[in-house]
Amino acid sequence: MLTSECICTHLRRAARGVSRHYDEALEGFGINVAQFSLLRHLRRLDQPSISTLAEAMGLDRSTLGRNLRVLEADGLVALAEGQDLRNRIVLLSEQGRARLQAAEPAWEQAQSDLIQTLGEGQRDELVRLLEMLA
Amino acid sequence: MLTSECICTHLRRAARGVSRHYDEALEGFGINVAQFSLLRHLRRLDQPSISTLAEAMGLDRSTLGRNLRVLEADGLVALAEGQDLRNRIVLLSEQGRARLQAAEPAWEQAQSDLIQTLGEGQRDELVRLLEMLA
DNA sequence: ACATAATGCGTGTATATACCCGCACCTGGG
DNA sequence: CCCAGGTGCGGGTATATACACGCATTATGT
Repeated sequence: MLTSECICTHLRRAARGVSRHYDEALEGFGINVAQFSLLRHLRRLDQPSISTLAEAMGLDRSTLGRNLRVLEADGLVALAEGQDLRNRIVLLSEQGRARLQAAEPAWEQAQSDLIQTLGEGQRDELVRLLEMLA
Repeated sequence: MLTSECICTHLRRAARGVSRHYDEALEGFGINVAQFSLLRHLRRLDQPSISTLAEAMGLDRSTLGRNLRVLEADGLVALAEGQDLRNRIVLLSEQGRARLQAAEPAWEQAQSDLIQTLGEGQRDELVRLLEMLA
């Protein structure tokens, strides 16, 4: 019976383990998978505000703000003022873009490992199910 | 194409969101879903050492040690010395057992919400896929 | 028995994450 | 014009998480 198993516990555990796998692959590039993900979101979005980016990533605003500081200190992102004096705009720096590109093959390898474990069909199925929960 | 989507990012995001859902349900019981999970593991296992429990939960040993301190300060778990002077044994206190029992209906509700979203078939499928990754 | 290896843990350090609170700043209604 | 409410953000605090390192203890090989 799966009834007594906590779905959340399974999710958290898998997230930890898979994150370790990706982090290992990204070792030597100076970013972990959370930062990799942030940079990818940033490359895809057009100069989002902190709140917009946080919303896009499903992160709390204050969490994203703190995560950004680490990348800012490393020169990978920059924060500029928006037209509104309240909000700030997040920018992917050239270094950030370069770092992301450099790390992408390693990410691809980690992703391939996982797909090899799951098979493409189950990979698609997993992503579909995860999207239902987001 | 799903090829360009990061499985790990999806996993982490879903874990965050679902954790928030469970945490919300557990509000008022003084434990979050990570702690709930720890207490459940502890109830299931027989006086594990820190390493054994960490292994069972797929957590780093040092992480579990720190998580235990929070619960210990709240009187929900206790740490005793094992026969080996190196290792320590983790015990679920009576308060811990009671707290767990008290929180279980709320957990059940959160779990039910999720199953209603997924359906039982997809719930089983999700858990099966997550176990492949652990 | 002794030296070496393995085991179990704690600490230091760093990042990730969330919630609450408060401070600016904008926006509408009057 | 001004004031109430909404918006965007940072800081405080707490927990979760991992890795590297070191210390004490136990096990092992000769």
